[in-house]
Amino acid sequence: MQSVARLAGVSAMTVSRALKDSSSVAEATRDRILTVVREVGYVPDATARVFATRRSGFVAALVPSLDNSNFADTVRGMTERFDAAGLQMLIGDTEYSLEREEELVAAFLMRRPEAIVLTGGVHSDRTRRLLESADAPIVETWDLPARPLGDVVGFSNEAAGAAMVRHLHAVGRRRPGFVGGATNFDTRGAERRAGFKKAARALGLAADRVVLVGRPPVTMDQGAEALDAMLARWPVVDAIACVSDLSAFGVLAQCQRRGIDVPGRIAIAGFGDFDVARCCHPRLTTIAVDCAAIGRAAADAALGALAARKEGRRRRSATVEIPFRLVVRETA
Amino acid sequence: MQSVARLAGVSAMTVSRALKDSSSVAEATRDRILTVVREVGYVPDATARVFATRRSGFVAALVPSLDNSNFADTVRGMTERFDAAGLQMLIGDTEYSLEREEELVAAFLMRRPEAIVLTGGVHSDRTRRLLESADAPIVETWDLPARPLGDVVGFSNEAAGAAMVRHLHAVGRRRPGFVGGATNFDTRGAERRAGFKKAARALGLAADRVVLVGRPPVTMDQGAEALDAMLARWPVVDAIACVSDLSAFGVLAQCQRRGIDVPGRIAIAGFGDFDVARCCHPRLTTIAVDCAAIGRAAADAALGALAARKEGRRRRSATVEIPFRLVVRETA
DNA sequence: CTGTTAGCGCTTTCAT
DNA sequence: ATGAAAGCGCTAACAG
Repeated sequence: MQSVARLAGVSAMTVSRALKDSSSVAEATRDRILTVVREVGYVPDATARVFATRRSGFVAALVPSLDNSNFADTVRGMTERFDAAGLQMLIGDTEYSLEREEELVAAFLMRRPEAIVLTGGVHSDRTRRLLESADAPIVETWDLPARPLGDVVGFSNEAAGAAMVRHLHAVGRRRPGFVGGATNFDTRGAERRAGFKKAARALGLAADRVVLVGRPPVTMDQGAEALDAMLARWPVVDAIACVSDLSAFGVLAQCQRRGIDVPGRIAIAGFGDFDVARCCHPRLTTIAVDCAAIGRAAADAALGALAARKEGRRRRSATVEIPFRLVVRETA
Repeated sequence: MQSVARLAGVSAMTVSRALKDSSSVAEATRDRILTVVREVGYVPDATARVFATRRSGFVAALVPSLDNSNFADTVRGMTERFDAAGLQMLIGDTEYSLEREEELVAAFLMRRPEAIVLTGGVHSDRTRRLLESADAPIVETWDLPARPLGDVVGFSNEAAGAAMVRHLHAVGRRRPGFVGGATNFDTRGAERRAGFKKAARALGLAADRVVLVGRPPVTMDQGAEALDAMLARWPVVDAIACVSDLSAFGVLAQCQRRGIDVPGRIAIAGFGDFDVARCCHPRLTTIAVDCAAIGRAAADAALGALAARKEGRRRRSATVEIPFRLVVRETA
């Protein structure tokens, strides 16, 4: 910046102002400066700006997986809003692991993010401590945590799980099973399973037909294997609710391979309204959530907290519930 | 850091050393310092460190889409290596757009990344200029660019497209079509299409049966629509090569809906070896690439360039070719 | 093994 | 409308 200033025959301060905004730099001066900037290919150093302004321009966002269109959509929704606010996102992939989440939080905190968006409401103790002392607005998404750390944008995964069984029951199924991943990782999936069991019991149905295939994310192939395991153990099963559309599709494909009629013999319900659910034949019944809306609302909450802070306003953190909806298609 | 130093009864420099490495701090002193650090919950400020060391600790990585398991795997491969090297990734999603790539490059450059990994070898002029003056090692992936900006880790998408037709020809198909996205966005997809046409002509087959469905990423649903368009215009088509497994799956599902036998009446080949290709019924013939290996090799190239630079060694940029392979399954 | 000094590139603040 | 001085939190380089 000094050298740009020298070439333009002004002080560094004037260059800084010319670059930053329109205010208070003579037009001729500004033009001269911008010409020099272009000529020498000067790119301002964001680090120095961070340092001087004590504002990092970063927002940290953690998702369980990037390779999942649900979370990818949420990230896209956030990007839309944070981009417009001039904030850059630091995106981290926790791989459905609380330990990895802790590592990432610790690493990101050093970059002094202005806000932090997390997926889920369950975190390690150290993560909670780090976050609490971080002095940045926090938003938890995709869940309705018992002890929120700040704002919340999500929905009840338990209710979603319950909605699945109730629908299967409504279309006449009396022996539903559930396919999901190992507990202690995907807590949202575990809550959907809990919702399934609770609602099944409430309807007077057996709630023990559960196949757990290992640690999340549960793949399509694992869904296929789960069907075999399910039928080997409980041949009477007449409906299968799955932790996601991916495993649901695996169940469907395996039924087709085995010549099992869907939904005649077995009904299938998934979660997430993934592309594959909309496109496969027969099309999957599923639960749809507006994932991008979760991202946008999470960003808006963070931005709101930041704005309140800047104006010295007090602001209570809030919970925004994003409704899910059952999409009845051809498999159940 | 000053306050930690005060509480531990040492100077800031000693705290810095204790935090950074084992070297040259008395064990008792270090223990005392680390205790204080833990007690007050001190988190070092990475920005100040960047500023003082003139090393950002960032690596920029740009991919066309995060919600695509091929690129997600490449990102995972990179993360593995960069993490181990203590570098944090700034991940950007170009949405298959060269303009968006340019914006992201400009924004990331302000953070002074130590290396930059791009997808593809086609960039806007300004992007090329920005990159060339950036003074950071550059790696281009997923392609074999005509004018590389630095190291390259990829494969020939044209050859992959050609391999698809040749296989369809080998299994007796003489009237193949191609389904892809609009040109000028996904240049890799466009190259696969070019390879398809060239190889078709070389085999004496018609090369004009191409359905373009719009801008990438091409979805499963668009694949389904493309089948209808293809058969409406060229009812004789007996095989369809697709720009990716997602569109290929859409074609397959639509065939099933229309009662068209696959592969009896129509053979299908995809690209990418996505989960859905492995799991669907019948399983998709496709082209597999070790995407995580691309990511690891790209990171290794960047790290190699960085190491050479540090030691003042000269180093010629290199091209690493990651082989693709045809995976013959049930649809072709 | 530990401390001191200087300075990274920019912006804030105050002065002109 | 522009400039000068100070300083953001840390570490390189040197001294002891």
